[in-house]
This record gives sequence, structure tokens and C-alpha cells, in this order.
Amino acid sequence: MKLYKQAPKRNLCKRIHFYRCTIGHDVSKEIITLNPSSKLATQGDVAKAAGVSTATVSRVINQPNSVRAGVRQRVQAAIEELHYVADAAARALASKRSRCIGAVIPTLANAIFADGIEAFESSLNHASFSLMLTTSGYDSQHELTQVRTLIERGVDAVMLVGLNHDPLIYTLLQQRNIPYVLTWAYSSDCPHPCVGFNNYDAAKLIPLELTSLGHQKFAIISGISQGNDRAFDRLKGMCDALATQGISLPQDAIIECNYEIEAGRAACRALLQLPSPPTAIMCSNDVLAAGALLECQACGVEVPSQVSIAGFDDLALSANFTPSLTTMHIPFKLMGQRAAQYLIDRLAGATPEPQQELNVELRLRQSTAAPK
Amino acid sequence: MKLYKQAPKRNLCKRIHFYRCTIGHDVSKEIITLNPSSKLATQGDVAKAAGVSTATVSRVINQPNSVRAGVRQRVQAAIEELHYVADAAARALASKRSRCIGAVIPTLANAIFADGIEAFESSLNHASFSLMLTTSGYDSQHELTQVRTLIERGVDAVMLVGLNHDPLIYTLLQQRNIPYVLTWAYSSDCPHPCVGFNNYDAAKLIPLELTSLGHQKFAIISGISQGNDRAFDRLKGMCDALATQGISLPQDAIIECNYEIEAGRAACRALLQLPSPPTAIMCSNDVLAAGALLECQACGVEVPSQVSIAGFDDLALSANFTPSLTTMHIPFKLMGQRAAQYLIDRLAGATPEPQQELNVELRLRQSTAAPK
DNA sequence: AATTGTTTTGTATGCGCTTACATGTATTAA
DNA sequence: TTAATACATGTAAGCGCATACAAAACAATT
Repeated sequence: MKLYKQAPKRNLCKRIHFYRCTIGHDVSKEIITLNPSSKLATQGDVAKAAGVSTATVSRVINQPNSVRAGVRQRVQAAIEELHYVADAAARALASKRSRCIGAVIPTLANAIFADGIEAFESSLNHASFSLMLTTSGYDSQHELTQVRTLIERGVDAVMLVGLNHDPLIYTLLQQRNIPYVLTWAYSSDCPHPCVGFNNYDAAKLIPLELTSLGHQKFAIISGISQGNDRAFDRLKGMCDALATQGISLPQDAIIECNYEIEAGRAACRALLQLPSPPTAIMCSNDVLAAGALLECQACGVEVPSQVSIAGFDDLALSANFTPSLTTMHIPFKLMGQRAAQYLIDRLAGATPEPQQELNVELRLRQSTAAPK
Repeated sequence: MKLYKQAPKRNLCKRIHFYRCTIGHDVSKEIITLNPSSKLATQGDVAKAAGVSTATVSRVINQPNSVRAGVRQRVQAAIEELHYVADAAARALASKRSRCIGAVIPTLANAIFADGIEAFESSLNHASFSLMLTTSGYDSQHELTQVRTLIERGVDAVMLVGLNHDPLIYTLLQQRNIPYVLTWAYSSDCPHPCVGFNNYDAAKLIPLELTSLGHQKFAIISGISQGNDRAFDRLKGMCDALATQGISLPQDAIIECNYEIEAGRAACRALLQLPSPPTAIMCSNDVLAAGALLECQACGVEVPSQVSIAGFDDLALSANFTPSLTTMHIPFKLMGQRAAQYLIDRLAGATPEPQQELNVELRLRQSTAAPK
């Protein structure tokens, strides 16, 4: 009995060799034997051990090249010897730099922000910055609270998602001269530094593609647009592009809901039940599109023959559905890297390009086709 | 034309009322007018303004009850007046407490850790702690590096995922008396504080359920077990439980791969092509199970009639597939809350229960059935 | 009113580091 | 060789706060 129909194209997997690792395996090379009750070594201890002043120790750590090689090595040896670790609070107090960068994202759920944040964190790490991450739950007042918290924590810079924020946030940041960058969105006339893409323009591409396939009856499943400029812009982009094609959507063909798969399903269900159901459903996010697709599967509605579905964001899942999901691909990883680099450069005193637009790409896949 | 087959059960969505919010909308009530070039107010400024000493200002902030009401109000007024914000670095230096808690998780992708971390962060916030989040990429040496970084940052406590870590991590933490908690796993004989569930025991339930349905030919798609105790335990649990049923798996029926949907697909493809393909595929994670399910869909293999598929983690998506995915439900949110509470209590000087086991629950859904 | 005990407030030190400035040493040019 | 210069290192002053201890104010008791 061979169930399988098609030949494999690749082999991403490894065969197992298990029972070889036991819990508690030891991979360390170095065990420090230090009296836990004894005080931690300070810069002064290192200085004494190396026979130099604390200023020299500080220089070895912060500007190694300004110390002669012989002295530097002696200090470094003492640092190793004493397991010296600089006290971050003291450094921050004296230098006025915490080397921490704060970020406020709407949520960690759905992996919508995962790739971008992971790249952001990784880039910060490489530049010896740490990430202080908070979530706002898509609530602009909570976002303000979180920014306040980050400022109190003494972060050197802040990353935010979207263009639309309580103006007080900018006031607070500017007052303290804290660099910040907006992400997940871009606008050429944005008065703030931003790294992202134009949600409005990107969203326009989807209905244009679908009308060129011959669709006339549309519906939209959108995120809650109030307080969410990305959702708002995507929705407006879709509507405006339809308008250029002479199509205006009835109110009941547009549904706003949370970015949850169940919500996408429910919205799709409602749309399919309309007196005159759409032949194409555009979703402002892949989570919603996945919900719509799954709802169609659950109800036996054929995609794309009975209804076309398009998403936005190109999550990892989307290419793997059957039918695979047509969606807007966003270079999230690059976005995270660029946002991090912007802040790192700013903190280094440089003046990097404040508005950076990223290219998006409509990935046409199986979930969209000409209507019957 | 009515495409829709079944009646809606709920309406999670809101109708749209858009074009009412424009980018840059103003939701703030307070605009601070402060000379950006002027120095930020310090405790001394507040003290002067309120006619008290800096010690009193400090007390108003840290132990309000120890200050008489009248004085306290005067100080608070001065704080407001001057927009005083305490300097976190100075506080940390003087008090030896940063009120930051560090966490190292394997990855942000796939939302595997999202719910737990979000709850963790939220709980910390409520107790005035901030989260410093880093990722290890499932690499124990990188995890060690990240823990070192967190320690250097002066975090008050640390959260880790899994039971199995480089022993040096414990040494470093214990030396400095930094509380820590392990999560996403639990073992009654774990020598470290942990909040989680027994991956081994939980995993056993799945093959037992499937054998009771009559399955005899199994395959497993596992995460990479080396260096990942959760993956290892789940895999071992499944194998051991099968062994109790007199079933031993051939080597080629077990595939380890990364927690990526494409990897799950590829693994499933390979399994279905075996000379004697399984009637049940157990996946140690829902991402892999989703990949398996989607691969079956893509190839026209019927689930569960031709092959049963089970997952682990109960991600939001899993209940929404068609067929819906049988999987192990884990109370991730609760886990995050409990882990945070443990650390908060420890830092408050209490001695909370060091080992906390959470209940898991096998959610039987449509993707598993008796074999033909 | 005097005494004792309790609560509230002030004084002053130091947390551990960075950095401006002073000092000392090596290098170069004249 | 000497003076001028560049470079390396040391000295010492805070950074802004918490907190031990001292002092003062207040309350309770006699």
C-alpha cells in the first residue's frame, strides 16, 4: 500500500539518533569556583590585581585600543582571573547609556510580528544592545504607558509598530532626546523615522490583480482599523483601488475583526451567507485569510473555483495551504534588521536615512483565480 | 447563489465604520512643555521644590506610607510639576535591584512560545518589572551567552525554557543569587525551580489513545531532540508508550526535523512513501502536525481515514483545520503567569512552591480515528 | 510637665563606573 | 641633545539614587 502520490523534492529532515542525550548532559568547559557569599569583583579589584588604575580598566573595556598591548593583556588576565563582570547599572549611571533598546509591539500572538522582532533583537545583540520588549494589545493608551515604562527604564532608543501613535509619545521621546523608529509601515510624508512599507499602496495591488482576473463582487475581512493604521491603510487601499475600477463595496461586504483565526472564519461565514456573496474575499492579514480558507474547507466551498481568497503578510503557513494562499510578501526580517541598524547608527552619532521603504511583492498562488 | 452550507453560530466581528480615523489622530490629554535642552529634574530638584530632603522624596516613591500625608502630597505635587522620573540606573545602582527580569526562549517563530511569554510579560508588568527578552535559536551555547548577557545587564531574575541547560548557567545564577525558573517542562525530580508539565508523561497519552483506536503502524515526526529536552521527552514518551503496547518503531519511522511547517511536510511525505506506511503519525508539535496535515491534503491522502495525525501544543490554528487536529492542550498562559509569579515572590523574599506541575489535556478531534 | 517611646525627617555616605583633566612617558623633529 | 608633540596612564569628581544612622517631632504615659 503506497499512499503517496508525488515524488519528494527535498529532504529537510534528519534521521533520529536518540537515547544518546540524557537530561542534564554536561556541555560546559568551565566551572567557576567562587564563593557565593563573597562579593563580586569590582573594577577596583581588577585594577589592583593588574597594578593599574580603575580608569585603565575602564579603557580596556570600552576603548581597548587606547591602552598599550602589554597593559591591556595584564588587565584582561585580571578580569578573567576574577571573573569580573561590569555592573550595568553603574555603567549606565556614569555613561548615561544603558545599551538597552525598548520595543512596543501589539502582540506576540499569531507570529505576525515574530520574524521582524527576532531579526530586530538579533541585530541589536550583535551591536551589544539588549531588547526590552513590551506589548500594547493594540491599545494606544497602553502603548503610551509602555513607552513611559521604557523611558523610566532608561532605554537608549525605542521601536514602535505603525505610524499612528499618541502624540505625547513623540513629545516624551523628543524631550529626552531618545531616538525612535516606527516600523511595519512607511509613508513618504511621515514626519518620523520609519522603516517599513506603504500599507496603502501595497493593499491596492490585491484588488487590482483580482479585477484583472475578472472579479466584480468583492468582500473584505479587515483587522480593526480604529487605532491600527496598518489595518486602516490596507482597508482603505483595497477600497480605493476598487473604486478606481468603478466598484464600490456595500457596507456588509466589509467586516472588521481581531486578528484571530476564529474571527476570520466567522467573518468568512457571514460573507458567504450574504444574499449576493462575493467571488473574491480580500483579507488584510494572513491569519484572517487562513481563517477564511479553513472556513471554506469546513463548509465545502471550493477555493478558488467558487471564491478567491487573498491574504497579506505571507506567514510561513500561507504557502503551505491547499490551495496555497495568494498574499502580500513583506521582508520582515530585513525590516527588523534595518530598524535596528537605524537606531544603532543614531546612537553612534550618525544620521542614517530616516525614511526607509521596503519592497513588497504580491505572491500569486492557488487561492485566487478567475471567477466562474 | 448561496454558497454557504451551515448556519453561523456566533458573530465575532464588528461592522466597519471607517474613514473616521485619520493618521495622526490626537488621543492625548497632556502635552508637556519642557525645554528639551534643559536637564531632566532629579530627586534633588523635587526635594528643593517640596521643601524636603532627598531622602523624603525617595521614601515617597518607595515607601509612601512612611511619610506623613501632608508632606507626601507636597512631594507628589512637586514630582508632577517637574515631570520628575526617577533614573533607573541610579536606582539600580543604589538599591542593587534593576526590576528587570530576563528570559531566554528558543525562538519567536511559529507562536510556539507566544502565549506563554505574553502572559509572562504581562504578569511582570503588573508587578512593575520589565522583561528583557532574548532568543537562543535552540542552541545551548548561545543560551549560555544570552544568560551571561542578561546577568551583565543586571537582571534580578531569569526565566529559561526547558530543564536541560549548560550547568554553567546554574553556577552563574547561583553565584550571584539570581532567582531563576525553568518553564515548558516539569519533572518531579528536577533539582531546579520549574513551572510546566511533564512532556514525557503527556506524550505517552497520544500513542495510548491511538493504539486503543486500533492503530498498529506508527510513525513519529519529532523536533530535533538533541539539546531540546521537551522534544526528547515527547519522543521518548511516545516510543516508551508504544513499547508497552508491544510496538517498536523501525528507525525510518521516526524523523527529527526543525519546527517548521515545510519540514513537517517533507517528513510526512517521506513517511507516506515508506514501503509499509504508517496508519498514524504522531507529531511532537502542532507546527509539524500542521505540515503533515497540509502535506496529506496536498497529496490527496485522506485524514483520518487513510492516516491519523496527532499534534502537540494545541496552537490556535489546530482546532480550525479540516479535519481539526487532535493535539495536546497546554495551559501556556497559566504557565507564563505562574512562572512570573514564582520569580516575583522569590524577589519579594517569599519561598513559593519551587516545582509546579500544570495539567495538560489531550484534545481528541477529527484528525484521528480508527484505522481502516 | 517631664519622661519615655514611636514615628517622621534630615544628613551624609557610597553604590561601581566613566571621563575630564593632569601627569607622565615615548616619539619625533630640529 | 633638546624641545615639541603625541600618546598612555593616573587622579579625582561626580552620575542620581537608597539607606544607615542621627536628629527631630510627635504621642503616650506618668
